[in-house]
Amino acid sequence: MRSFEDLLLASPWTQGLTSEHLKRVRTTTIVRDFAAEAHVCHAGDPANVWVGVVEGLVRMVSMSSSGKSMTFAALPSGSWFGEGSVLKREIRKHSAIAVRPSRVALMPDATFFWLLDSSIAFNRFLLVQLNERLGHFMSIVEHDRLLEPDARVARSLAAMFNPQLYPGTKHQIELSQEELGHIVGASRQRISQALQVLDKAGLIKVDYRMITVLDLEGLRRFGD
DNA sequence: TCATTAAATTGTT
DNA sequence: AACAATTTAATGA
Repeated sequence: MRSFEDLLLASPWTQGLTSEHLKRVRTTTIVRDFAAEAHVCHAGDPANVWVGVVEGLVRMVSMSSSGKSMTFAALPSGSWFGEGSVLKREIRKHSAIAVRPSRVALMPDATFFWLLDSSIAFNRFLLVQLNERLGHFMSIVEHDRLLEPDARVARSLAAMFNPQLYPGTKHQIELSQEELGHIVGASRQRISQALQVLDKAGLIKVDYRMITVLDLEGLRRFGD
C-alpha cells in the first residue's frame, strides 16, 4: 500500500459511498509522513481527526506517570483508528507512535461525522470495527497477562492479521524483531526465541525483516 | 552487472 | 548488555 488512494480502495467503508462522499473524503483528508518513533497523536490532544495508516506501522500506547509505556494494539497499513475518542468528542487518552517510518491519513472530525450521518456502509464498518476491537481488548485481559512470552507473541501477530480490522493486510508483514519487541513488550532476545518456536511449530515463517503467517488460526489458539 | 563497503538486523553468550 | 554473524542497501568501477 503506497498512496492514499490505495488505502481508500482497501477500506471497506468506501464501498457504499457516493461520489459526493468520496470527493469530500479526498478533499478534506490530509496525508502526513512520520519518522520512526514519532508521535502520530499525543495523549491529551483534542481528538479532531480519524486516522488511517497508509503505509508503515503504528502502535497505540498508554504512558504511566513514571514514564513506562505499554502497547495496546499494533496498527498495520490499511487500518483506521481513533474513532472512539472522535465519537465522544473527547481528549485523546492514548498516544499513537510510528513503529517505523509511516504515512498516515488524517480525516477531520467534521468529515467523519458527516459520513456517520449520511452513510449506512460507514456506520456498519464502525460497528464491526468497534466490536472487533472490543474482542481484541477482552482477549488481552482474559489471556495475555497470564501467557508466556511465546504465546503473547503469537497473539500479537494474530491480532495484526485480523481480516475484519485490517482487510488490506496480506499474510506477510515487514517488521524487525526489535520493532515487534516494542509491540509485545518483551526484549528483542525473547522475541527472537519466540519466533523460532512459532517457526518450528509451522505457524509462521521468519525471514530477514519479514514475518509470514502460515496458520492464523493456529496462532490465535497457541498457548490454550 | 558485479564487487566492495557500510549499516541494519539477528543470533549467541 | 555486548559481541559476532548475517542480510540488505549503497557506492562505484
